Amino acid sequence: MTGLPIDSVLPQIAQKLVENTSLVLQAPPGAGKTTGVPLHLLQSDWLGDNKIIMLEPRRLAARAAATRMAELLGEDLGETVGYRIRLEKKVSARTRVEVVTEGILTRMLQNDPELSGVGLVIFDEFHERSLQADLGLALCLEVQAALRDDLRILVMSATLDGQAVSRLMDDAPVITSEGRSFPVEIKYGKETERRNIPFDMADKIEEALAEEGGSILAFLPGVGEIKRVENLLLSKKTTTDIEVYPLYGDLPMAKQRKAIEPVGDGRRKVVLATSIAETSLTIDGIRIIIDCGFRRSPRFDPSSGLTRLETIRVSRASADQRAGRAGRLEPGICYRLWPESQNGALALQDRPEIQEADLCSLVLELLNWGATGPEELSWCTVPPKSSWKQAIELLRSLGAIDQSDHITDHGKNMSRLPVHPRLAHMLVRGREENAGWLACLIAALLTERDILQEGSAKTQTNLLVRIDAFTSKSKERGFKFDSYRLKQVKRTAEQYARALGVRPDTTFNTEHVGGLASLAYPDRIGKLRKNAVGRFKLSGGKGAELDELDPLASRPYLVMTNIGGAGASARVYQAIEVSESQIRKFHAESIVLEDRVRLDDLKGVFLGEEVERCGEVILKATRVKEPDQEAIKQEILTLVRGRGLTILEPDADFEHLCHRVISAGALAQKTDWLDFSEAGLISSLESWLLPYLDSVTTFKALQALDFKSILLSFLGWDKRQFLDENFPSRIELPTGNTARINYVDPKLPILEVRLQELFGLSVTPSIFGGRIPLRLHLLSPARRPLQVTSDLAGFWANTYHEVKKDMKGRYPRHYWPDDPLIAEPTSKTKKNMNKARR
DNA sequence: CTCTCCCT
Repeated sequence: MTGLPIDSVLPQIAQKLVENTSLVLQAPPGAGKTTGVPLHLLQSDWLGDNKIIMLEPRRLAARAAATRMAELLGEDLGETVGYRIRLEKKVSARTRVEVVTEGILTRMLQNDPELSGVGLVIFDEFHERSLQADLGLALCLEVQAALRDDLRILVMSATLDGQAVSRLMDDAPVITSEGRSFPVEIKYGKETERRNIPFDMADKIEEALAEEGGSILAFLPGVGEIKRVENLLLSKKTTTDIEVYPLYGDLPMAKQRKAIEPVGDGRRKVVLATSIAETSLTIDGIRIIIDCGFRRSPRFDPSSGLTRLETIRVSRASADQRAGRAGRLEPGICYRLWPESQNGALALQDRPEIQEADLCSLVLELLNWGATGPEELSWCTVPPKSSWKQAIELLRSLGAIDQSDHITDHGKNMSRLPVHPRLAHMLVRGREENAGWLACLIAALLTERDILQEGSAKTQTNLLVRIDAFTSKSKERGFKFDSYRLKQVKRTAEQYARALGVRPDTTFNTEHVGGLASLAYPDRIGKLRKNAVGRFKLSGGKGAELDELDPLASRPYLVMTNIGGAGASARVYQAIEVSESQIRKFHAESIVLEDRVRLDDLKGVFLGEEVERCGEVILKATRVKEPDQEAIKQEILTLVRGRGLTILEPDADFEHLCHRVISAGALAQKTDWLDFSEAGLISSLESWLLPYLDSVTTFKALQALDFKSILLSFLGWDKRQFLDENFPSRIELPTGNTARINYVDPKLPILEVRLQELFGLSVTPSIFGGRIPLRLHLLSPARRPLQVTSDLAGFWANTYHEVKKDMKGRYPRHYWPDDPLIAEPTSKTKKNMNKARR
């Protein structure tokens, strides 16, 4: 272990930790910190008989770090150095350095908040800012402050954000180390306009193959782009003697392995990868990196409770990490598809996961820990309020917390299981229903990667097909499963079964799958909409859609086990049929019976119904003869709130009045005014609309109401008086005609008028006692726009003479006087003007 | 037009 950059700072690290219980180490890749630091600190006096725990963000990294350290000591794994990751551990009573994945630490803390026997916790790769690492650090700081003032915490980070972490840890000292890697030459794209990622990437790969020797690793955002680049490369003549390998997480294991292995007989390799190759995998023999500059990233939307994927720009840190992959063994080269001038537009760091992710598990962990809110702990980044609130609501609906947000016994049972709280709820309830093993299988299938192989059925959304892989039925159907993943799912299910205390079972009843899944997703029970194949209304209130040709698309009830997408209607990626009786059985306490009124869209009549519903899903509706008028009135308000004022089909007068009132409020700067914007009127529906609904029983009658008059009386006499005097609806023109003032722009009332009608008028027409001049849109006799001005006198003096020349040619029968100020205003032709005089 | 990790 000689000659690593970290060696020169190791004594300093050890010495600082004698007096300080917290320390930050900044060391770039190649410094040797992951193996050097724990082994060196093992000799510290303060450690005594206690252990060192080191956190790694990935299982692969944990196993590798432990293996290297054991090698350096000349020992086997599990002696002085061991590791613990999910489903696998190599530790013994002698073990002094335990490398664990981040989630394991949370588990350790929940079991023993004092972390007995642990002297030092090291957070490796903290710059990645995973949710688990942020949570782990917050909890460790709490332990240090409240229970264990001798516990030492060392945060190791590759990038220069150490100061922020240091402040969080009571201004802990920061030690910086050099790194070591081979130089990587960066080549930027040209400033010229680019087309799209796949085209640009294929061109750049061709260019790099011609310019440079060695194999290429190209970073693309996702599977779609990878497939397109692959096709483009195959169609190019210059790229025939290379091997192209896609590489992404959903690729079957065998194919992933092929992409990572070296190619034989000196052929060149082009690997098209997602960000999986940024940290998780190392590919043999790469000299050239090509970075498209984008990645796909999950983003949790607390309002829908869904996570959707976004294609976003990479951060500077991530681009540097990608480039660094070219300089692992020899000097390398990195082509970036963006011009250097755009570097400033990239964020320095990626947003920490805690800001982007579903916080349900984290919140349950903290409530179980005894915290009642996020403010009770010290965070690197405070969890967003909206995600916290959504998590609390979901946990309440799963019965994990009570009405006062305290964890229940059920919640405690849930938090012991190593799964998302949704699935934990399903497991615990499944066990109560004697379907524990089936619940474990479902949870494992929903947690691990899809076992169904691509191509065996183009888009197979049915969860039951996956369940059948574990029964004798699988052979009959001809679906192909990835055997590695199948094994993985089985191991995971067995882990859950151990944690739950149930036995694997071969005789489970697959009819219960839908019901069990509905426990995990009580907000995603979907009911098929009437006359709409593939479109479902979800119990949580949103909509969801399946391909019309999907066999599930016409089933009456589904549980959506995987949905994504934004907006009102989500895309269903995986679902399972559920029967009405299963919904009734598993959701008895949330099914309500109520009287309500519904608008029959076809007949336009309000009908009374007695309704049995589970969330927003109607299980049963029975007609009631005489609907209650109060209920009709409330239903009308609900309709308008949901669909907006447009369902009232308001006429132009109504809209004009609204604009006029808004404009008057803005221009006269009234403080005691009424809000006539759509949002404002919707929030005051009770005041202005409700009093007129006493005899409305049909939709037609509703639309026939005179909304303009209704709004005028809502406005009241004083305000209406002020409005008419200062912001009139129409204005009189010199001809004696009147013209409507356009108030659409609240700050700028407009008068559209034919130029000739203003002859003789020297002052710009105005409102509000002359304080607001109207913006004039002057029109030709055929009402074509000629000129826009707020200064009529200036127009007559200057522009008019040019306009006149043009107009005389085009409208010879009209009157175009040389001096418009003394001319007679008119809306007519010359002939008709004379007629009128006689 | 589905990223990628992770949980006694």
